[in-house]
Amino acid sequence: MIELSASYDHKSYESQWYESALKHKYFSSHVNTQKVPYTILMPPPNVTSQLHMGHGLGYSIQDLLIRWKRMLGFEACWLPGTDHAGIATQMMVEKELEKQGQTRRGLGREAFFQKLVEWKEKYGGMILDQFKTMGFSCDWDRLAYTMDPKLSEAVRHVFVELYKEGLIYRGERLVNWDTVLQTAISDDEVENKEVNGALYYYRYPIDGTDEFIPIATTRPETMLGDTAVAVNPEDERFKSLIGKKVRLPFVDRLIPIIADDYVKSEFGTGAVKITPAHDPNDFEIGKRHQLPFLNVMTDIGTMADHVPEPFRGLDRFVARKEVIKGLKQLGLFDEEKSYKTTVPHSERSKTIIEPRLSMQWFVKMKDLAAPAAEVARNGQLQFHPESWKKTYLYWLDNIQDWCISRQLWWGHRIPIWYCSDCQGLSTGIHDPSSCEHCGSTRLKQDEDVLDTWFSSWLWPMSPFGWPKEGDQELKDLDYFNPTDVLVTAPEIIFLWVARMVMVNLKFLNRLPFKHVYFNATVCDKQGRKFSKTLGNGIDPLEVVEKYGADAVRFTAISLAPLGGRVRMEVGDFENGARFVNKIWNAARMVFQHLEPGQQLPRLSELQLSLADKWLIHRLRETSDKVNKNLESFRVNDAVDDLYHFIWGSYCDWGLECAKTALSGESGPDKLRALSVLVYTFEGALRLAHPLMPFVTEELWHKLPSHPDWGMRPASLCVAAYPQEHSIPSFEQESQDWKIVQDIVSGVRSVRQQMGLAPKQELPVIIRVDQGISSIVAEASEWIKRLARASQVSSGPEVVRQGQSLTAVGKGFEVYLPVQGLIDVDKERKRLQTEEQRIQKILSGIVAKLENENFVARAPEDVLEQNRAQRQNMEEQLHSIRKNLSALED
RNA sequence: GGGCGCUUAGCUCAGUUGGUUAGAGCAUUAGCCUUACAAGCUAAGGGUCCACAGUUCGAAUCUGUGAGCGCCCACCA
Repeated sequence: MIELSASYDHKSYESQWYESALKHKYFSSHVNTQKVPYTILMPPPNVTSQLHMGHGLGYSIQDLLIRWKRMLGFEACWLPGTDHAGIATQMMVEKELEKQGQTRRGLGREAFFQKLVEWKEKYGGMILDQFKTMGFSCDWDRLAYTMDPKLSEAVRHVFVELYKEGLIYRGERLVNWDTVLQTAISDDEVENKEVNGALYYYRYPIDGTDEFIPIATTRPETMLGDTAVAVNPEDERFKSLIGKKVRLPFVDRLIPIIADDYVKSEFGTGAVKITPAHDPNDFEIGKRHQLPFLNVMTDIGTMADHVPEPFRGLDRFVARKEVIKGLKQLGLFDEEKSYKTTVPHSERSKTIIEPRLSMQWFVKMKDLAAPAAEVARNGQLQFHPESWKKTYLYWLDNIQDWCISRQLWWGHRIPIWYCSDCQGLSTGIHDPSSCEHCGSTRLKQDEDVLDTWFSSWLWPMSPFGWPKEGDQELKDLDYFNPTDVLVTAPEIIFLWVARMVMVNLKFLNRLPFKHVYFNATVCDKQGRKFSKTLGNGIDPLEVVEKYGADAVRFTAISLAPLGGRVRMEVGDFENGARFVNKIWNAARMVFQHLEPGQQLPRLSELQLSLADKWLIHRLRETSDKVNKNLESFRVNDAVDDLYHFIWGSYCDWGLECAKTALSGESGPDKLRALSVLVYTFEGALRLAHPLMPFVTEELWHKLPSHPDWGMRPASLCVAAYPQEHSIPSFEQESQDWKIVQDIVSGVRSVRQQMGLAPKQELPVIIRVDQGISSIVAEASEWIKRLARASQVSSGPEVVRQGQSLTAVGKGFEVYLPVQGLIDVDKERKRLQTEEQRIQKILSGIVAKLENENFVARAPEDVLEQNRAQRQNMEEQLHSIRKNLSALED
């Protein structure tokens, strides 16, 4: 026998097999024109992040796909890497500094940058090691990092090209200012949240009169920067006031009353204070009316120095209260109404965004977006689930320019130099030594860095060597890009996915990937997203430690439908562990009867039994389903198919049926059973390997090779994946076997319902239709074993004996003669219930078939189905009635 | 305000072009240590498929309306 421990201990095998795969370079990918490439880009996690369940799920799916394609003979490339994650990483290090009583400004730019590099060196590799414990088969030789020299060069290249084309420009715009991080952020990094705020009503005195104009606002503190009051031109209440001036309290400034269609008369008081430097709408109005732009706030969200006392230097929220207090003192304040409103918050620092006028760099998006929309419209780029296409298109069709400058120190510095002499701007792939306009050497580089996404959007290109130098051929790029599928979270469809499409189309004139798969959001049982602040997450490393990587991968994927969200809790992973254990024990069962390296006969040399053929056919069906489901990204369905084959078919029926043959002496029968079991088990291992690489690899090496699987490679991860056409088909036998299963289940059910002890063996008498008589006869040994019969007799002519329990199915009737053992009343009741159930179904069918419309309009196959069904039910009903009357004898 | 999606067993969800008696896993109940596995085996119970209306011979599935929930987008002070 082949030795196997009593239970699977993941710790003994996982790291060992992973190391072995790395040593043999099974995960490496090369340009190979003999093979078709299959490429997946790993969404690069933040370099300092820790593995969480979102990664656990998303990357397990990617590994499932990449391992599957690798086994199918594709040149599989899964490109791993990390993202420097400008804001996130800088925040972490700043927090760390804070603990030591330091600040980044105190440290200075260079020293701070150095700290970040050190931090990255120290913690940057952690998540990659965590990937290894999950068993992810990335091509580590291609490991990339967004701040690698080569990738940084690509960033530079793209910036310069787009700048020269006029697609990157600098401008003073109202941007989303994060007062905590003290940087601008893009629209896509802002989340709008509904808050319970207030709408404040007060008045401004109109100059030269004793009249007032009433105002309503949510942000009174910005009144210090008001440069107009606007009303609707059609508003009769205010028509006469247009053109007059109001005297702004506290600052004693005169500002005009203007008319603009934007103002809705019915909202608030119908008059709006206009603060062009602090509100997006006011900004637009300011531009339309050439109003002054007056910024009243500092970088950190306090009132600017030019603001009068007592407001100068106050935090913006304190200033709000003080302004209200001041207005009250002046008798200008009317009332405060509670008001629900949406307020922009920074995704990173969670602080309220201050719209703020400042000089920033932007990418013009319209021209880039149009082709990216087109490829989705014409179906070249496909989304799974497809509904995301609309979202994607909506964003592209309404795209705003992208603010790419960040007032941070961590990231790619903007490659723009300002000339101190002619004020001209210089740029270049290499740092310029002199001004490209006047030749002056007095150049100063822009202080800002680029948005992190400005490097991640190059992910499909730069890690494969783009841009090329000179005449160099970019073989890798042309071979692996376009990649096949991007598996990522829907949250970053705009931030990342759409932008990759744009830039890849722009510079390579082709798609970065053909399919985008959005994986489910991981939530707790209450449906709340896993988050650090809630602390409701499940640490994948903890569950891997406890249950093993295979179990975690299995569980995560089997729970996750396409898109949507998946609710999980720690206990769910026990299902995975149980499944892994089941496979292990199935192997033990088979291994008991095998010798290491044992030779087995080919299937074609054997007289296969009905059960053998059924099991082989089930493997064939399962292979087909799994491949199809994976092809259409229905990964959880593929996992489900696998689970049901292994557990429900292989173990529950295949192994149980084989026990008779296996328990006997060595001989042709036993050898036949073993050959079939080994063949199908190997099929199962191959099918399951992309999902559960470790347990399958371990068992596969122990399992004697089967001739029908051909020559074995050195590892299961490069063995051929089972496909429908490579497995023998036994369609008819498979159908036949289902009758045997029905008989067995029928007997078991009757026995249990009647409370017969499992140990009590009974004779089983089966009356079968002529057509299936030989099948049942062949199956009598299995029926005997599985239904715990003392003896089985079957045939079209057998007759009921005495008082029997009966089970009735399609084409058969089973009697269990249990004279004296049965409770006649109970059996009568059971049969009557059954009679009613069948009668009800039958009436339904009969009603249908008597409906002229149905008969006239239903297609022939449906009619045929119903007629057969009716006959079947009538026969069953007849049998039951016969048995009922016999009971009374 | 706009868009997308969801509502099926106690729970989490399948149900792919309308067509046998609507399924699975978990949970529950009952009986079993039957020689791989009690992390197991066998069986049972449990659903007016959110509501209403419509199309159809036939609707969980298609259409409309409504209710509840979720997500995304959006400049109403």
